[in-house]
Amino acid sequence: MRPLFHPAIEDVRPEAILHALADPSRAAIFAKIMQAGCVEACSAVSAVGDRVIPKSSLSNHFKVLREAGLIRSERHGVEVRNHSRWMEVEARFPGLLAGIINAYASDEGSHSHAAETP
Amino acid sequence: MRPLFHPAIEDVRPEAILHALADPSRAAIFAKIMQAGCVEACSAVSAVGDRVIPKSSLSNHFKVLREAGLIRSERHGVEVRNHSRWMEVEARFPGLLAGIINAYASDEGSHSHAAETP
DNA sequence: ACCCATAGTTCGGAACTTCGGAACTAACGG
DNA sequence: CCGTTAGTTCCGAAGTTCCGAACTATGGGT
Repeated sequence: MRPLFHPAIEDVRPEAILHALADPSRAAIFAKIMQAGCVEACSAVSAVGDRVIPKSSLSNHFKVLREAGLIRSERHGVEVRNHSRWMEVEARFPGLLAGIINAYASDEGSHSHAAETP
Repeated sequence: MRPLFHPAIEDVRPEAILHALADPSRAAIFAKIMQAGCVEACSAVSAVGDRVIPKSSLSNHFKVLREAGLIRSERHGVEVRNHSRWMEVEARFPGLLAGIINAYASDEGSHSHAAETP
């Protein structure tokens, strides 16, 4: 099995980050990895919101996040642990991730999933 | 001709903004509109960098930016004037656009077109 | 040592998106 | 009215994404 390629932080491109986080599922996965003490196994994210994500799609989502430079994945026995690269990315593109994560967070609050004030 | 639909600022979604700006051409167009006194005709942007953009692609890029809520387009005689909606978007998603535009700006500086320090 | 279960990856085809040339429409000037 | 300029629409080719099925890798149990 191939040894999980990660770009150097200098090679990380803004368009790759935006493309990766333009998908709400991936943005939610990334937010979860950051909040969950910066480590998360792939299988810990089997659904986003109420939507179940198939394994193959999930594998691809992690790959996109990894190759965008947003997470670092290490095989640890049978599972893969994912660390956010927040600090590196923050040093290279200050304010970018905070702006994006806050935007999704404030958007989630603004339209509830069910009816809220009928 | 259809009267150019613009979403209300409450209906603007983060994923649409990220998707719109994940394309470097569109990000450059948007940055240009903001810097150019917040008004810019479509035809003023015939190329991005050294790459010529066909009219139909350009028309589509403006449509994507418009429908993401990033710009406001008004027909003015034979041409269309585009205003950035920076302030509205900033009020809804603070720091988002600044983070993105800065990321692209700092990325442009970091990799010179020719070799620089051999 | 072997097999099984678990965790993730790869393959491949259907559905969707993007790109761009050609043809089109709309407004204005002469 | 015709020509020009500015932008839109159409449509086919090329590319991307999604997800089920088949596959590989690792570790535990017996």
